[in-house]
Amino acid sequence: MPELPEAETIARDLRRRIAGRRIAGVDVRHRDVLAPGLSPATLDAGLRGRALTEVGRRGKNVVLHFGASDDARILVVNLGMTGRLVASAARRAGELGHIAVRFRFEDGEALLFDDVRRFGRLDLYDAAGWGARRAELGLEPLDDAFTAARLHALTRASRTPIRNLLLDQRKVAGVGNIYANEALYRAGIRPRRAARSLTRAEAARLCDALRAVLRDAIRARGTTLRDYRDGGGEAGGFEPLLEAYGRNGAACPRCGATIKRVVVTNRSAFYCPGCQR
DNA sequence: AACGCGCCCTGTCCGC
DNA sequence: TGCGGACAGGGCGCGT
Repeated sequence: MPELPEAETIARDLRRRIAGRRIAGVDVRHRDVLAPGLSPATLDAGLRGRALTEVGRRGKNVVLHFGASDDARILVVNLGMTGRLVASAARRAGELGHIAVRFRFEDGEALLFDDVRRFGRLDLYDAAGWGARRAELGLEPLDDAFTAARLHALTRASRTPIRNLLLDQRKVAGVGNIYANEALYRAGIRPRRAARSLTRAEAARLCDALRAVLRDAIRARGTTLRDYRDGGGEAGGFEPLLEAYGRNGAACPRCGATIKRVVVTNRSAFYCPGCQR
């Protein structure tokens, strides 16, 4: 669920709904969602009195900037598998059943972090710390710097299955299992192919397919299989548009062959044996 | 040192 | 109806 398109949708929603508000306090109900070394007291002290100045995204992370840029605190939210970030005024906020952290604003609004499985992580940085951390993440697939040549350079250097390379956040940031499989489907490449076996032309097709599927998913406000919700607590609309992920046994929309599910390094992969090589 | 594996945790579904 | 096992979108630490 929460991959690049979902994080992007949430960031846009929160920018519109709660940007500009000032934090009155932070209540931590499940401290295991805080990064190691981040205490509830440190989180509260770092954000209290600061205003939410900007909401962005890096990879799958929603990035909330608080306070003036020369002395900012940066809250970085990785949603894990089941994390949600929902404004409390949202119509469906009452449906949240596993709120782990509540960020209260001075005007009575709040931002809720809800996470059934608690695989999500919240971390707090200053500008320098976040600069170092964000540099460890790989290329942004929707940036101009993500080109066929750059992707081909990455694939040539790796023996791992191409599906796994796409999941490596240090190489390409923001792609998870759903969109990795969808991009490979669109590009006509099997998930188990060794990354280094991709031709220049295949890398170019994969580059285009990845950008296209991520853009399409953002337009549809993300994929909800079960848990994902946007910043207003609503489900995304891309699930019916998935062509390969989760569709084993169904007919390939392109060639009519039967979509297969295989396990690649302990995680499901889906492909069409008829039109993926 | 790139890569695969096991684990973190809860909920749901499926087969018996 | 109950129960055990498999499985789920992610990421980290570890061993090789």
